[in-house]
Amino acid sequence: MSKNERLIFHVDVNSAFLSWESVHRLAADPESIDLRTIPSAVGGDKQSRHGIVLAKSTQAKSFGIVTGEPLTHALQKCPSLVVVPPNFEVYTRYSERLMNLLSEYTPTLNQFSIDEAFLDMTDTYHLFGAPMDIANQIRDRVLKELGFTVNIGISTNKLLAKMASDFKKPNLCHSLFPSEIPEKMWPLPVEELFFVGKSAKAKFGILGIRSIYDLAHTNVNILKTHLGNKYSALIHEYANGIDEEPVEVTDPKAKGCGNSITLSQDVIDNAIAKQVLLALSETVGARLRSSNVSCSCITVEIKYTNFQTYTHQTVLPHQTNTTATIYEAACRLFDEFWDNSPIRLLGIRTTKLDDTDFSQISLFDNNQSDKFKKLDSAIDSIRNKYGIDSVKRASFLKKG
DNA sequence: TGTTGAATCCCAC
DNA sequence: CTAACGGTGGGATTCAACA
Repeated sequence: MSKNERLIFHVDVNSAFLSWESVHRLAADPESIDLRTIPSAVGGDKQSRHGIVLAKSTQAKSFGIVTGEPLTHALQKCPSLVVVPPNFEVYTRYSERLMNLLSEYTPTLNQFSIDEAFLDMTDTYHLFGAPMDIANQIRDRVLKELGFTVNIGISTNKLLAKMASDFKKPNLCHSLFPSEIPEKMWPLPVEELFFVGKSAKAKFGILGIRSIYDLAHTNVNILKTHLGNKYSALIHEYANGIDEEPVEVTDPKAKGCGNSITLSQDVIDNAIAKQVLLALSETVGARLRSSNVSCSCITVEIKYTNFQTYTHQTVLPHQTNTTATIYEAACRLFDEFWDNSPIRLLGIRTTKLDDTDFSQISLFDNNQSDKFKKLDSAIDSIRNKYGIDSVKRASFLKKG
């Protein structure tokens, strides 16, 4: 490794939710069947039929089932598919155990999602051995100590490490050093490059760009005629394996906080919609308050039955994190732009977050909202004591 | 000319 | 029936309004 090069690992849990669900169930009942050995999936709410596949077993994958597809679709492909509901609290625990294990290898660790992490091993790898040996050691330890498999990608930056962890699965470690790019990365279809989605793939197709090689060897200015300026520059660098972003140990402050829900039945009644907005306001408000932040912008989202989505937003005169204030703004926005047709999804999102300024709030809030704040505090404490779902509005319980 | 806001689009997990 | 489907969050883009 030359002196300025970094050593970056990307660790990715194979079929995370399904693996964790299996380990969890086997721990509770050693006689139960290992979901990983049958066609199975972790999926959303079976009852309302609104779920999608969140994770699938290898056997389910052999039926052509892919993550993100509707459960009904997956069941058509494989009628015997065993579908289990997700258990996020359990997954969070396994995630924490994994991160704790990984943190033994470097202090420079960043959790990218519930089941992925980047490790900057530059300053610590010499304590443990050669890069590939360390990765295999981590992989073995995770399986032996925690019971599930991971893939680990090894390279000199985050992009290449992440691409490498996506190579052959499961339970494998791969390197993708810059010298290996022509052989290991450029032949791949362009949509396998991180940050190339459906839309970019289509535009690349127009330009005759099919592989990552094609993209890497296309003039950036050509890209900029069909895609955004910043995006073109970024994706061209990615295709050439360039990524200077450091592994950040501390995450940046949250920029927004929202809550949305696909309703178990389409809503056509204004009063019902308002009750849903109240429940959403309550969730968002509680989360803002627990983070000691307030918002200055509120957005309401409506998805109609044809899946067309619209948003409407407003900037508040003063920052707030009280349920009642969020709710009132959301109602006003909703009434301003709802076209009275059946609603599939409702959402509220708060942005322009800032540390709650108590002096400002006490200056501008009147006695009435003071009562609401007390109500919020009471609800919050119950949530904390009994769990977030213990307090629900009547409409929320009645729904469905 | 440059900034802000609003609505939409795109991406990831 | 062109179609069966989540929740959350970050960021870019486009256009209008405004200074």
